[in-house]
Amino acid sequence: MSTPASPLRIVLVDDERMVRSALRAILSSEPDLEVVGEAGSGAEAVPVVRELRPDVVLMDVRMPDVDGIRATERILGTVPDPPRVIVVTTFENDSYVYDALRAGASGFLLKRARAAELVQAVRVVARSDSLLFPAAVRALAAEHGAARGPDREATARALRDRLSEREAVVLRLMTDGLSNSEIAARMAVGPATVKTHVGAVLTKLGVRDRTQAVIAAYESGFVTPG
Amino acid sequence: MSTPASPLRIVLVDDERMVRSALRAILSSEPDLEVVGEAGSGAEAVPVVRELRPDVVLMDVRMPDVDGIRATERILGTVPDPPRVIVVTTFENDSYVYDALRAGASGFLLKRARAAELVQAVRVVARSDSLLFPAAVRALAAEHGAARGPDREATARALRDRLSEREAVVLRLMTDGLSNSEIAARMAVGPATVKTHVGAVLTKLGVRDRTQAVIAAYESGFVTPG
DNA sequence: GGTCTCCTCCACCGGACGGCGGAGGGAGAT
DNA sequence: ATCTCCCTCCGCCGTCCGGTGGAGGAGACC
Repeated sequence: MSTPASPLRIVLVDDERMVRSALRAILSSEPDLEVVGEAGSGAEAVPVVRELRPDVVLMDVRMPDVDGIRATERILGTVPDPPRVIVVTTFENDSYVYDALRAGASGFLLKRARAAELVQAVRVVARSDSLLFPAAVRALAAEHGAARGPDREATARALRDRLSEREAVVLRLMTDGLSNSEIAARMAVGPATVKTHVGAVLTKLGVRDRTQAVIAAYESGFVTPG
Repeated sequence: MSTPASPLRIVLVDDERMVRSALRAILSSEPDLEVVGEAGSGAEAVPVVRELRPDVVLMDVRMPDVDGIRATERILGTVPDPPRVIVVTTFENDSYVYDALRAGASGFLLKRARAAELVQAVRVVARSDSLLFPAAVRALAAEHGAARGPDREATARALRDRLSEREAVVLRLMTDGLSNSEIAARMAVGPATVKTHVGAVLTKLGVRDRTQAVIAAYESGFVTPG
């Protein structure tokens, strides 16, 4: 028997009508996704979500009145059985990432993301309790060197939430496919210690398991193939 | 795989006697494996193999006189009904990998591999015609487009043993960080089915767990970051 | 001194994972 | 017609993993 699968209900929150239209166009082309509502501001978003009870909310960060972060907080704090929230932003060097995570967002996307990525992100967030993505990933990328922009604030935030030295080592060994006990042997510490570090890495990256952590490491440039 | 049949006949080729001893010790502890001969150089390997007709040859790369690559070429080119050759090396990211594949090797192993891995690798290569890690990986890369390498022979072999359609789908979903149950939901099949496919993927890639499979997918170009 | 983070480790627990063997059905090849 | 491969699913079982809630020490900062 195949899954009946009622479509995923989505609400769009963005102050620009054109952006909403674009998102709607992309999402509506997928049979398993349905845009059930829109809001043009953060303030408007809360009641809309409370009424429509979507599965996923695509939330712009930058909005007049209540911004996306605060709107996310309110939704997650006040709506019973709240939806997953994916925070959408325009710029790459955006310090909102951490705020979004702290507010409880399940994911983070750039507006320039390709349609397929967007669709996939919605599905992943909705059906699983996961989502990785450019979350702390950005911190890793920044730390990993290369173009370190000015953006001091973001860097400071990144520092606060970034991995400690040992945690970074652990992540690196995870990307070699090692198990906890193997990592312990390699680092000459107890397995319990490795477990602690792994747990910290997962939390800071906002991911569920080591596999997702490795994915995040690749996606962030923390490690590169070849 | 059904019949226990006669043990797998193995020949070891390495210029260091201690290495051969170690390998022999590991392999001999398995009832279904039998080391029938050894060679201390690439030149010596060819006649030994021709005479003993093993099922699998464990071939060191780095050897005086004829190196492991050339020895592999000669064996596969001159011995009728040739054995599978697993090339063994000390270092990771060794450029020998591709040379080995081009020469027709069926697998590639690091000397630091654990005993269980070694044993499994021999069995996999001998019985299931599957290529080990870097090779299968290479098949994926080739299939995924970007097939830049010439080495047609290796590709042909790889294609023969590549992942089935559904297995490829499963691997792709694994690289999205999904759990088995999530994959099952997405593919509209039972969790047991996904487990089967995942198991097949792990075997064919010659890896231990899903994290390593994801790493292999990235390293092969089966998926690309960003 | 008090507070902070980091590193090290522990016990407990539930769930996910992976190995094992088996089974049935369908499609294509020989 | 037989064989082989693929896809689907089942149960059992041991291990690993990740979460929770600790604890103690070292160093930094205030």
